[in-house]
Amino acid sequence: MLEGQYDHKKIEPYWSEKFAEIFRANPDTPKKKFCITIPPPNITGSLHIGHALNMTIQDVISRYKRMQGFEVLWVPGTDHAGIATQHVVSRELEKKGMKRENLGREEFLKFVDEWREYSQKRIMEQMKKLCLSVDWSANRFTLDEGYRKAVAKAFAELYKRGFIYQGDYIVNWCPSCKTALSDLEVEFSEENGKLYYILYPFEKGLREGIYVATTRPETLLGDTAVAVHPEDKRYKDVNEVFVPLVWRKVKVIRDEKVDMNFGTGAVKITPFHDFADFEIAREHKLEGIKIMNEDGVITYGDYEGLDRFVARKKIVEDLEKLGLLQKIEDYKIRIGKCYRCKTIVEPLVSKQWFLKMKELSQKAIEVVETNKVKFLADQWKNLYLSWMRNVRDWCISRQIWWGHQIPVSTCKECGEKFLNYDGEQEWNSCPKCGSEKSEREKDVLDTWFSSALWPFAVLGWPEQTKKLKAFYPTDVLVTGFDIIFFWVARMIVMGLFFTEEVPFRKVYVHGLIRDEKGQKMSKTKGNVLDPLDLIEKYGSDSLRFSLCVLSSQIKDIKLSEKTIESYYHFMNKIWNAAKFVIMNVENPKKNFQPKTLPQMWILAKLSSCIEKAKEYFEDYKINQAAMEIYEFFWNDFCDWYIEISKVEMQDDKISQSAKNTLFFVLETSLRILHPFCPAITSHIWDEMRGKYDIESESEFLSYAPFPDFEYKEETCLEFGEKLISVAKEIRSIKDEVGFKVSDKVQAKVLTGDDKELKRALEENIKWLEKLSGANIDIIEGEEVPEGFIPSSGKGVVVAISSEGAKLKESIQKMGKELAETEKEFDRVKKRLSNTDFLEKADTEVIQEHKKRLEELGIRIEFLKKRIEILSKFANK
RNA sequence: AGGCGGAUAGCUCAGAGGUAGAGCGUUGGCCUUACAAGCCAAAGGUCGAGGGUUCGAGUCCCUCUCCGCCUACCA
Repeated sequence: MLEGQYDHKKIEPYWSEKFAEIFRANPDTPKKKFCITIPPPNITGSLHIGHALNMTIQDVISRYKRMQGFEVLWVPGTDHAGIATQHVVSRELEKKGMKRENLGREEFLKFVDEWREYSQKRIMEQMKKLCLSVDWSANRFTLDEGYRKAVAKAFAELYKRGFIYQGDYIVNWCPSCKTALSDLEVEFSEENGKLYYILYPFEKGLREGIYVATTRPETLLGDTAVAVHPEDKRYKDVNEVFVPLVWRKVKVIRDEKVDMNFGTGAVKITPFHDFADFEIAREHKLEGIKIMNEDGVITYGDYEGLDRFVARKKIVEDLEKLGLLQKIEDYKIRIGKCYRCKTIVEPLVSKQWFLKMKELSQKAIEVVETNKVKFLADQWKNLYLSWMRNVRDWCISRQIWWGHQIPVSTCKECGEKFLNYDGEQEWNSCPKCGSEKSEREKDVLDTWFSSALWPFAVLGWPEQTKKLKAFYPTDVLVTGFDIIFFWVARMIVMGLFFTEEVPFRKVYVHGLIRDEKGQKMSKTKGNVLDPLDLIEKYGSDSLRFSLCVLSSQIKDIKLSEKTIESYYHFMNKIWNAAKFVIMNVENPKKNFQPKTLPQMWILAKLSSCIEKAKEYFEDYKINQAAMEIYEFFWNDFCDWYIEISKVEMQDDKISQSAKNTLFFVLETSLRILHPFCPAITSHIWDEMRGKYDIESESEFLSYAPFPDFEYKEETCLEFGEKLISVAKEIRSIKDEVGFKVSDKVQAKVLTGDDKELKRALEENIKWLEKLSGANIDIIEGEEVPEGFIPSSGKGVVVAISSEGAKLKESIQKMGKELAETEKEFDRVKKRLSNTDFLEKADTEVIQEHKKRLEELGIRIEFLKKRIEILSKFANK
């Protein structure tokens, strides 16, 4: 017996704990396998609403597949998030007055590990509250023991086969985090800057030369050339100029990349502090000069020791003094900032480790082109491909402490670099000279290097575990589009390289969650919706259902609390419908035959709901599946069948079959609803198992089969709808002429010469009268009896006694409808007299139009009549 | 600058060659014994603009406008 009102707080704590225990995938079962690996959340903070969406989608898919009979493994886990975590922990320590640098690597990592434990615990608690069906025994971390082996193995393989190299290269450098960043870790924004026009004279002291425009004047310290376009006539005869202030004589080179129309058409070249210049310098074999250190402090000439921005000011001043500064213009510049600490990134040449991507990416492009990895929705495929086709080498080293240390040592004796760990064995001695004295690389690997191994590493790779054999390749990856490059692409590359299989067959890409105005949620704006607050307030079932309905593979999601509240109402509806059924049904029979039209109708509706829901699930259209069941449950089951059943249960002959129907529809609905709102459905199902004899292999709804009930009765659907429309018509005309719902009126239902309709009406008269609040006479023919007002509906004609009626609406409205209907009639008629249409359109379509024309004709006659009757009535 | 996406009821969105849909909101009426977190009824739309294909276009094609996102070495 369900007690009292729906209260998620009484249900969810129990089920969230239960769900954490009962999902343990068995690789040995003969069942078909289904596997999802979670995009592991960072251990930097708590989960936000985007995580809730991401995880809910995965859970709905997992639960559906599980109920479809698959052995489902959904692997949870967390990501160590190198830079981000190091940053967060450093800040925490600073609050306590401690500095990372003073602690030293080992001590610092102890603190990080404490943080990790704390954070993982918190994330796990949050995930539990979402009622997810993950297998917690499979929980992984990108820096756990097994993962260390996997990463070392991966690095060693790539290294041995020549895909990893170390080199001096220009990278994005964060002077605050003091590490290299990959292209993807830099956020660009348009900002107000200046464009400085500086004279590079032909001779020191001379006021003649080339004007060069730059946004970063301080870099002139490292200039080793000036470039102009080969066809730029202005500079045809200029071959050398002096870099001002440092008075270095540099060549004027010709390069087609220079835009003649921008600025002065001449570009200064600073190979070691600018990406484009680095490229040009390579092609022209120019030297570079490093003028800045890793703190962003100038290390060159008179400006040594000055911060880069202080130096800029000073240099501009000095140029001005010398009259070498022509002008300064306001200019919009693209500024790159560290995605983590927002410090302005400095392009800097340094020694880094790189992964060669070109060759590795070939297969990864192929599998997506041929849909071996299929993106949902399709358009993300293009985004992926365009990035992959222009992929650049990936800088995989990071100058931080928290992460997978690069397993390479350098021999102190002979300088040989060698692998010191391949996932199985460790070495100290130099393979070349045998010396035991070597130094380990200090750098760690980019976090995404380890994340790229996720789908197979979490299943035990490089060991050929049972799990790996049973569940790999995984089935679907669910993620936001913002990490298609960061993560998805790299997983595909690594998966193909190490396992020779795609890591997943489908990539479900969902949008980002925004606030109700469409703005990005951020703590500073104060518009964040915290999933835990929402769960506290509305329950995880309501939150989950909302996220499912709103989920879209294309658009971002605008979420407001109102939406969640409305689905809380739906949970309440489920609760109350269940309460009603359990209250009224004692001994439901299985394999029963429906006895009445409404029973057959609701079963046919249920059957069609199941069919559609399944289709949507198979296409991963979760929002539509959710809407389908929502509409069935509320509009068909609650609004109609439950109401009808109240009448049916009073008739001994059909009472039992009504109860059977109520029970069956509720129990089946719970199964369809379960993937979306597992807690409330599990709770109710449990209650039902206590009271009734439910056949199920499992004690949990989560493992009960998804319904495959089929009941296709077109006639029942048709007549069911017809009778319902009769009830609606009577309600409608009652309201229109001022009767209350509870007023019992006299009504006539006109059946024309439709014998079947007449019989159906007769058989269902009791509930029709109850639900419409009328005494109904069924009469043949089409003539509205004297003293009765016809309703305005388009189906079966119904009319109610005019006694006591007060006409509320004006008949103008009907005139408007009449005019519109006549217009529509003409349109259809015209189309039907069009020979092209008759020749080219499908016969079915033509038939439909003919039928429609007939109906419109009848409608017009009816409306005219109705206006006539109502005018008479109104004039009284 | 290029690429992608969006534009449908007051709001949020679904749909997609053959009669414009839902939820929320609004208005009016109901405490009808599962549910007032509810029930009943109603109002509300030349489907962004223009052109084309078609017997027929929210739906397919082209152009444009506005909005969003992504990519790019214009210093």
